[in-house]
Amino acid sequence: MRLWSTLERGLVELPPPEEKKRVGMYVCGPTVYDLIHIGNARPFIVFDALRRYLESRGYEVVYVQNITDIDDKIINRAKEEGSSPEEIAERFAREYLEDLRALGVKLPTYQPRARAYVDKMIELIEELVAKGHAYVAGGDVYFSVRSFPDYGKLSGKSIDDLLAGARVEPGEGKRDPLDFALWKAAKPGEPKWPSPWGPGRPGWHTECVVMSRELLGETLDIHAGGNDLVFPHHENEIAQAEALSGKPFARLWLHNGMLTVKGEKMSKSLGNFYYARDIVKLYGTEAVRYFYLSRHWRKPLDFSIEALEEAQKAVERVYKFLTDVELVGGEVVPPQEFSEQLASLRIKFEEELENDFNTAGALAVLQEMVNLARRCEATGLDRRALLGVAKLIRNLSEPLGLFQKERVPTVSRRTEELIGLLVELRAALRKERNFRLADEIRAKLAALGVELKDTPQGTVWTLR
RNA sequence: GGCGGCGUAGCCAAGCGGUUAAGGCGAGGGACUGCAAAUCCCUUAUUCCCCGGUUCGAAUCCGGGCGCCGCCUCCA
Repeated sequence: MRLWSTLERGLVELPPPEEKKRVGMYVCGPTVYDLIHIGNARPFIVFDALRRYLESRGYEVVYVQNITDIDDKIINRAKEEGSSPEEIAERFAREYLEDLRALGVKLPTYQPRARAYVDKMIELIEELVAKGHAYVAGGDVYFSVRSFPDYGKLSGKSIDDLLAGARVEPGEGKRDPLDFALWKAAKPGEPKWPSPWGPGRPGWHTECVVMSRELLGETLDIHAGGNDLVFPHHENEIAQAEALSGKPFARLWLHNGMLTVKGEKMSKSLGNFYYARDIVKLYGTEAVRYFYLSRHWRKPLDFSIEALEEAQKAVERVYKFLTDVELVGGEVVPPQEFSEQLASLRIKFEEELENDFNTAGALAVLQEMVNLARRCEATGLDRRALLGVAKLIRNLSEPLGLFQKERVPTVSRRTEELIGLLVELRAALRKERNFRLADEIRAKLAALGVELKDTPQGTVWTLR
């Protein structure tokens, strides 16, 4: 499998599972100061799908996603609400897990929280100081970017360019304006931990380094997140991790494109956001997932009501096919020509995902499978011969978190008989050409969520 | 200003040197139907923002424009 890595600015081959079975994957998680918005959800869904695809290919993925529970925004929110930072973090961490469930995301192998790793962070900072990559200024500790010659390699920036851009204010005690805080001395009323430099708290860029090292080792196979994290966050992580280990921090750097609204990045500060849970409630988990996966993960994706509705219809189309086919019992072996066409689509599907995880292309192939089946059915192929297509579609889309719902109507035996009775009654009315009453029955059943379809084989009904 | 990305039909969107330029939504016409619904068939990009170049061959590579976006400050 080939994936586009930010560091190489090109496709990088992932060693096949036969060669390297275990994959350590780290995806930047949320800061728990508020509910996540639908833009935050993009990497969670995309990289969840990637993880599950890798697992389906035979990899053993250790998937780590941090929860940032030490942060200015949490402190501010606590002040606003007259609550404590711990309470805010705890509450929104819980809400976050709720949202992951709603988004159909498989739970990460580990979800480390920064608070649990402060000791380890202090150790790491001490090491950086000892090696001359960091220095103490007052109660703060800064990383010295000049001490790390590769600084800027991920984002393609040079220290001098960054300085030339010069909106960088030299901070108090910083030797170089670009140096970043590893440890911040506590201000009154802020959460604090004891340290060799006095009470304070760790800077944001350190937690991912420490937690990923603890759980996945010095070199990650995959490090992923939104492309707004490339600089400075991931750049600063590389500086810390590689200054210490001398080894590459991650083999592959994956950065998803932003979710936009009318072309502008969705963000809390612009106010152009929707909470993820509200959108899921409105359109359903699978429409949301389909929406994300129908656009290549690195490209920007524009959010709109129309786009969600479209995704919903596309999902519905596949489900309609699945239920149509699965309602008929008994599998029949399809003609060879059909099987061959299906097999070539299957290969195409796999090629799409192998090639930079092109889920958009892969979903199109799924739709093509539906088209192929429908077309053959219309030209006389036994519907029972299509059961294999339904199975294949369900199978292939499992890693994507799509098309796994069983849509077998769950009604009681008695309800089934009652509906059957009405259908019979209506058939009799139609025979007498009493269409007014027949249509009324159909309309009233539809209002109750029972849809009737008159096919050449008779009337069938489905529940909505 | 520096770095990165994007511009393909009415809309969304694949495409990574040779394909009839995927797929979805929408629209129009037809088949089926008592009418619907569903489904199927046909039509909807001779052309990929513009201009040059490389090549037997370019949406795809190179150069130059134009337009949009992201990062350079917390941000998925």
